Amino acid sequence: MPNGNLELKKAGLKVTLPRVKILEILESSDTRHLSAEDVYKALLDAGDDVGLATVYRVLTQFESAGLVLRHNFEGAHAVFELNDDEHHDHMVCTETGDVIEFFDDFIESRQKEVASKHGYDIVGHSLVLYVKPKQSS
Amino acid sequence: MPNGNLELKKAGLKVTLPRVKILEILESSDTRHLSAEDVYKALLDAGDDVGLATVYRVLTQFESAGLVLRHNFEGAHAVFELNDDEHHDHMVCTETGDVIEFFDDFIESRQKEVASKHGYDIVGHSLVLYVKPKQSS
DNA sequence: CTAATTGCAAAAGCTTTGCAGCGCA
DNA sequence: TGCGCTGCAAAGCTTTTGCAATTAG
Repeated sequence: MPNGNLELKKAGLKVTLPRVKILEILESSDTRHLSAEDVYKALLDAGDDVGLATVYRVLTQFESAGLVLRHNFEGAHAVFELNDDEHHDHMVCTETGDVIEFFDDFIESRQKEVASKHGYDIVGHSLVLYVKPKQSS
Repeated sequence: MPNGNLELKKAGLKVTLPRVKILEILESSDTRHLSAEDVYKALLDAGDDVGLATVYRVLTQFESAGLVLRHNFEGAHAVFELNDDEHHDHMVCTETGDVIEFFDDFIESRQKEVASKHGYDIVGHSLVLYVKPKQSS
């Protein structure tokens, strides 16, 4: 019995075929950040007949359950990634679309300080650096 | 002749009524961050008959011209703010919806370092802290 | 006068929802 | 068996676009 099923049960979700398949795709994809459409296409490619609406529903449920994280990089559609419980931020290459993850303790703590200075506690944050390959010229 | 007109001309945009009105609304609003819909309603309230499509077009042109900045706070619609050429990031209160602007030199330079470490130059960045009032309890 | 701009309505994307039928526990 | 889940199609939202009429310079 695959380990993903445990997480589903723990989240109070029935272990159904669509949910298991979607979890598998998120786990096995070599691209870590996938849109609902990406997942949907991957399902079709794998010969699994799951509706796009279900993909959205399942991803949203996964998000509520803390299994995945949803990001809204610049405007367009949302992307989802498996939540490995290790917080990180993102760098998006504006030329290739590549997504690089990074974590910086200094920035993290500084954020807390800034919020605190204004009388707030941080509930969450979103930091995305839009970058381009360094010009060696 | 209002000063905003200069900026329009400088941007190569004809000084039309919709554009002037929209600029005025952005300048005079006590809420600094407005959605297209907000601007549209403000126009109607002011008795100006401008189409929503025009609001979007104008705001997009303003963005291209560097007159305004567009932000995509959590999911929903985009919000626009006048570009005062002083970069800052945002804190959004999850309870009141308040938007607080802040700037932190250390975070800024640290971002550059992180990008550089990965072989990139920063083109832009988006940092939003989602916060809630500090519990004094 | 001429090209830019606007308004309206329609279209486009992404995402959500209603509902009848299907499937897990 | 029963309630949750799924698929399909339709609806919802924000934003964009086509086009004829209007307007700034």
